[in-house]
Amino acid sequence: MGESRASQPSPDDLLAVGEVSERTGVAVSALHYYERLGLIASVRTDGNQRRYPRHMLRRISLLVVAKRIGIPLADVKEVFDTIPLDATPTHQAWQHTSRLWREQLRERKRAIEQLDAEITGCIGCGCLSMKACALLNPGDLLGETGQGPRRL
Amino acid sequence: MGESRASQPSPDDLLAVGEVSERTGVAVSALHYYERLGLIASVRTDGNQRRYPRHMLRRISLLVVAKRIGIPLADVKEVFDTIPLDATPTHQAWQHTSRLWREQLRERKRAIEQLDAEITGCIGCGCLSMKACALLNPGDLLGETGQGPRRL
DNA sequence: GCTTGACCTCAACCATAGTTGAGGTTTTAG
DNA sequence: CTAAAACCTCAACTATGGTTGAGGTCAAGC
Repeated sequence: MGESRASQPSPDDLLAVGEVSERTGVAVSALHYYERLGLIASVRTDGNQRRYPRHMLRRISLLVVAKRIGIPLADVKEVFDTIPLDATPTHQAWQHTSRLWREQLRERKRAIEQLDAEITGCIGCGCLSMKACALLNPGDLLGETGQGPRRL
Repeated sequence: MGESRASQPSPDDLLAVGEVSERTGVAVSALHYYERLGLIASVRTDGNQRRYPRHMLRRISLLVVAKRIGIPLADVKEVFDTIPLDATPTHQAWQHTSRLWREQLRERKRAIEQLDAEITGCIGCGCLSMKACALLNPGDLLGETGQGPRRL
């Protein structure tokens, strides 16, 4: 089961939703969801079934990449809204987008590296005394009025 | 407003919820939420108001750090469950936990780096043709039956 | 001793990212 | 022609991580 139609090429080079699901690894329910959000689109048969042109696979793959990066769907939509739904995005457009996403990815990496440095410092210093620890005192704390933890 | 009680040290070295909120930067509603989840605890006054011993600030700060790393609260709870609620965690316990979390952080970093490499390669190669692109073809795809995108 | 800000509980709601199920229709294979 | 697989819509539900509001209480200062 699950193969009868999905595994053979549709006429007219249009793909049924199950076929798209198999090829992209995205659940059918998610494809429906993305369509409701306007991230992807399909044409319909006379019987109201979805058919996807092949270039939609590209769009969906891009979406999956964005998700891997941690880009929220709303942000993906903003980018996708600048790319016509009815065609493959141009190389230029994809370059622009991929550079943008890569920048976001690198920001996330920088944030992680900073946290790593902080936590590593913390492991070394025995920060639990909550003295001058960057990790436990992100900038603002250290209760000015306290008879609190001895401040050195 | 917001200062009358919160800005002065409570008697008996116990902190009211508003004071804890100010010092940790965590919203009062979130503190209530964390308490419902069993992540933190408080003693109550005769009038049923929460009072926090100072060491609870430490627990909350740890929680905030974990959130920054992206650790789900359920995972934080698992760790916290091994640390007595009624005392400062030992240096040992914190070392163990922080090393664990650091490992998770580094895993996330590795994933990001791989994606970065993939997306960078993709920018260079003009992957939109969906040929042999690692980014657009994560391992499994490339529709075996297709008269699909020309496969070189 | 009373006012006012801080606090309480509980239920409902928000966003994100979907999944699940009911009830019904379409398409394809035999 | 018919059975089965795949599809359809719509509403409700899941999980995570909280916030908001209603309705009422507590505690500190004047």
